[in-house]
Amino acid sequence: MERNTLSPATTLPADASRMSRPQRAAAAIKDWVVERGMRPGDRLPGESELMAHFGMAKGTIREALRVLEAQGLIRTRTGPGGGAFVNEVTEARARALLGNYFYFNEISIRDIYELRHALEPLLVAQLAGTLGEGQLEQLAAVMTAYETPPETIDEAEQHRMAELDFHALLASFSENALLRFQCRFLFSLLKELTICRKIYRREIPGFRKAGRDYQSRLLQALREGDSGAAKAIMRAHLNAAQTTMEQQESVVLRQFLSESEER
Amino acid sequence: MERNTLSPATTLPADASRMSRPQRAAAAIKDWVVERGMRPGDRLPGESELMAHFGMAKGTIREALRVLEAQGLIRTRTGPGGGAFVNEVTEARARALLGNYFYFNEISIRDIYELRHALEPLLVAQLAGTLGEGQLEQLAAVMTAYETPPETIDEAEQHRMAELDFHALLASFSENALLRFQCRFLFSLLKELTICRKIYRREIPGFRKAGRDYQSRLLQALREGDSGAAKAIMRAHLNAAQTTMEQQESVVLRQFLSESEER
DNA sequence: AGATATTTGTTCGTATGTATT
DNA sequence: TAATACATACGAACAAATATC
Repeated sequence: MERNTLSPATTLPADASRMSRPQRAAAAIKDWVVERGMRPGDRLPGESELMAHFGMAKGTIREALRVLEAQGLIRTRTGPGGGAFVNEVTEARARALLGNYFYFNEISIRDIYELRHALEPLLVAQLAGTLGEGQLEQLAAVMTAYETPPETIDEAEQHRMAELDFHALLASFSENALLRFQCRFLFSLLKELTICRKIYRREIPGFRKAGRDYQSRLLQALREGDSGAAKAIMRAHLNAAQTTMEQQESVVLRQFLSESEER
Repeated sequence: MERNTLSPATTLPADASRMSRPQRAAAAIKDWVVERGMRPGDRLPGESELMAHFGMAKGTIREALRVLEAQGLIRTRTGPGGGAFVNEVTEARARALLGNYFYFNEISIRDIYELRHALEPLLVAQLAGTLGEGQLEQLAAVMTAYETPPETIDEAEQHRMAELDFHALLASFSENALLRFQCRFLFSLLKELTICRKIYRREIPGFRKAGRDYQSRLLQALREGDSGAAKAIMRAHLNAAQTTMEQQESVVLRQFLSESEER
């Protein structure tokens, strides 16, 4: 059974005419690797061989390899037996690269929660009844991180991060790689967006406890294989969280505006 | 109002210790750009200045710039007034980079349609009543590409691509950048996955006409601002399409298996 | 149209670092 | 410890592209 699901050439823009030489070289090496059906861990030819094969100087080849490295497609090691090796793109790197795109595309809390509403109820409905005891325990273990009320702002922030970890862990259990990634990307946004970071450092009475309650009930439904209940609990949880987050968002924005006026 | 929604440093792995020099340089340049709040179009210092500033040789700096170029964050021009310029990451590049991740994570037609079911009904429900006449006309224009039955296999394939373009165009009208991207990424997968490409080159009686009917009714609902109807039509459309695609998938796979046995 | 200045792009030679044997 | 095989880094020179006059 063939494992390469994507066609080779189409993975990059490929407007060959106005690409710089190193970029072309990177594309060429990539295609060369794909054609050969090389798998993660396989070693690419050394720099000198690549120079000979593609008729380009060392510097150009090196720049090409760096391009592939930046995309997460290869890693290189020095020393004997070293060289460039095919590398499986990690989820973390994929998230980071995609994050660059949204650096320029303003997104709001509402945008994120719209997606959460669309994806997470589906996620838990699928997961209900399929999780092993070990997985359920992992989820419970994450929840212990915010068992007790936070005593400092820093601790409160950590709790919020751990709550997101709970959702991210849940998503990682999905069989659907697309669903898994898209959910987990949303959580990385919720962790990194500056507006969110500001919100996490505010007191929100009752929020932590309510979240834990939802998650406990969710675990119960997942254990019992009750898809409908899991979906309903998740929906309610998201509604509550979204309301709080959007309220806090407006508070933070007002704060920011009044601070601006003070100058 | 601040425009940078993501925190600077967190956008790349940043395990500085075991990063290569050019990678560190790339990260440093990136942070330097972010700190300065530089916007797309702004010019970075020339290579020689960067060499001086970061105390690295030309080759190293160039490799760093290539890394940033590969991520779509800069573009470079030669000649006087040339140099490296901050660049807005295009959606196409973001899709391509994310595609690399899924090159190693097998995804099925079912996976994709699960996401479509979650996202596209939401999309059209939001869009209902918000589209201008120009946008509705654009959608209708795409539909003319598969107005008449295809006469060759190539033409049939083109029709399928145009149908996907219809959905992609629809998604591009969403105000939600996340929803927009996630939908359009799914369509790029449907265009590029080898299994899909094989399916598109098969005769599927009635499929084209059924698709057009759905889309016509969808346009009507969108024009009338009937969210419920738009959602329902999209759901029905997706159900039908998914059934067909999965049927064809099993046919293609059986074909592939029997071809393997012949050897 | 053509000369020129500026800036990136490419190459080569050499030296250094690093991990294996 | 030493030899090796390989990537890594540097510096200088040259080539190509492109704006401006």
